Amino acid sequence: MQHNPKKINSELNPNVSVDCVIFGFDLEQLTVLLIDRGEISSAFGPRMALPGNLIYDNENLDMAANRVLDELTGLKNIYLEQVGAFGDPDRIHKESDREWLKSIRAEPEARVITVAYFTLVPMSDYKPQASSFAKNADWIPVSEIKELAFDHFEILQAAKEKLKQKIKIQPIGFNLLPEKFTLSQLHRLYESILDKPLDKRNFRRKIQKLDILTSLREKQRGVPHKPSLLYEFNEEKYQELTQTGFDNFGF
Amino acid sequence: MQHNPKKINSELNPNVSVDCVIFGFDLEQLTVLLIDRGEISSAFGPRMALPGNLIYDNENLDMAANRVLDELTGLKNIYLEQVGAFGDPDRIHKESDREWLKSIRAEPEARVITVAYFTLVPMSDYKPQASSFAKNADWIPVSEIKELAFDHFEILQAAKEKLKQKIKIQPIGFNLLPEKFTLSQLHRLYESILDKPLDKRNFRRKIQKLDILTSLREKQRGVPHKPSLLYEFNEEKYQELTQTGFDNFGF
DNA sequence: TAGCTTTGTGTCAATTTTACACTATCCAAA
DNA sequence: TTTGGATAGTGTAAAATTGACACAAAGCTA
Repeated sequence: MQHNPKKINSELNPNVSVDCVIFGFDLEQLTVLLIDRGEISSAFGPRMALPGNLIYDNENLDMAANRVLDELTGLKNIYLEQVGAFGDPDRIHKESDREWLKSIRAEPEARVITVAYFTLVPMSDYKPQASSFAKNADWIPVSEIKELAFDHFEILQAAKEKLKQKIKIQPIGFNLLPEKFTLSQLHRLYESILDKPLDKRNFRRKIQKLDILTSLREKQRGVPHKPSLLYEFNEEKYQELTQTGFDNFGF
Repeated sequence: MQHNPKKINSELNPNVSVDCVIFGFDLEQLTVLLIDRGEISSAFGPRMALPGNLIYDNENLDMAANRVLDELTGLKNIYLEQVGAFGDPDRIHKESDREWLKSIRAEPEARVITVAYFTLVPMSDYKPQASSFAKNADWIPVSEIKELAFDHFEILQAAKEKLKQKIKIQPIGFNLLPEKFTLSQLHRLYESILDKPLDKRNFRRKIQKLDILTSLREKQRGVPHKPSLLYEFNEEKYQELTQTGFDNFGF
C-alpha cells in the first residue's frame, strides 16, 4: 500500500475519492444516474456504478463532488449534500472490481476512502448522450437497482435514507422538479422518496399550509384528462419560514 | 493507558484521520472530552482539541474511531455514530497548528481528510487522570467551548447538530446517563441537547408514553429535597418499539 | 356524446400538543 | 421539633393536527 506522493500543486490524492448519488425524478419515480462500466467488468459483477473519482489535493470535498457532477453532466449549482464516508479496507478490492480499477487508476491497489454525496437534479436538465466521453450514463429507477459495483449499493441505500430523513425536515424535493409542476407530481415525488402512499387530500393540505408555493394561473396542456394547475416553488417565502424556524413536515 | 500496539502489515495512512466528539453529561449539562495540547501551541491558538488520529490501513473507519476512543479512555462498546467527512485542503495547516503537528506526525504537511464521529459516554465511566501518557484530557461543558484547534470547532458544531437531530428520532440519550437515573435528569439532558427549555409535565408524559422506562422501586438518597424515583432504560421494550416502527419524538 | 382518466375539494372524529400551578417529600438549620 | 428551602410529581381544558374517506368537474379520445 502506498500513499501520497507529495503534492506539487494539485495531484490526485490516491487515498480519497468522492462518489455521487445523482437523484432525478421522471415524474413517476425516483431515479439515479449510473455509469455503465461496460463489458469488461460484466463477466465478474455488476456493470453499473456510481459516478465518482479521486479528489485533487487542492480542492475540498464539496468541490470534488461538484466537479464529478460537472464532468459527467455539465451541470453546476446543483443541490448537493454529504452522506458520509465509507472506508472498509477492502471496499473496492472484490475480485470483480479489481480488473476495472486497473484500467482507470494509477494505483489500483491503494486503499481508498470515499466520501459519498447525494445531489438533486431536475431530470430534464440532463439527458444522457449515448457515450459522452466513453462514459455511458443512464437514469435508472431506484426501485430497479438490485446491485452495484464496489460498495455502491450500500452507498445508494445510505443516500436514500438520508434523503428520506432530510425531506421530512426541509422541502428540498423541489430541486428534483421542473420550475412549473403540479401538486400531483409533488405528491408522487414524496411518495417515491418516502416509499409509502400518502393520502392525497392530507398531502395537499399539509403542503399548502406551508405557504411556499406560488399558484400560477396556468394549466397543464395536452393531457387526456382534467388538466392540473401549475405551481412554482417560492424561494422567498421559504427563506422567511426557515428564519422563523420550522422543523418538521411530519410525513 | 496504551493499547493496540501496531499490527504488522498495517501502516498509518497519512491522508485520513478520525476525530471523536466524545459527549458526556454531568447531570447538569452536556460536556465534551477534549485534549489539552499544552503550552507548545498555546502561544498561537487554542490549546484544546478533539481526540483523533490517523487511521491504519487495515482498519475500517468505525474501528479507527473505536480505537481512538479506547486509547484515550479505555472504554469499549460505546455508542458511536459518524458525523461526516471534513476535508478542506488547509484544515490543519493554520500557522497555529503547524508546529504542534510537526511534533506528532511523520508527515505534518500531508493533506488530511478527517472523518468525524460522535460518541455517547456515561460520564461516570471515565474520570480523566491528570496526564495519562502526556494526553491531558478533560470534560468541558459544551456551552463554554468557544474555539478549538484545527477545524475542530466546526466539527463540534456539526456533531451537536447531528446529535440534536438524532435524539428527536431515537432515544439514544440513555447512553449518556448512568444505569439508574431520574426523570429530571433525563429532562435536563434533553434540554441541554436540544438547547431549549421543555415543559416538565409534557416531557414526562411524552417519555412515559413511549413505555421504554422501567420504574425501579427505589428512591434517590441524600438529596436535600424530595427524592426522585429512579428508572432504568428498558432495552427490550425499545427493540419491540423500533420493530413496529416509530419515527419521531417530536420535541 | 359517452366513456376514460385524473384533478380538486370538505368534514368529522381521534389524537396530539400546549399552557399552566399546587401539593408532597425530604433535608438542614434554627 | 419546627420551619424553610428545594425539587418531585401530578391533571385538565382548549387548540391544533392528523387520518380516514367519496364524489363532482374538466379535458381528451374514440
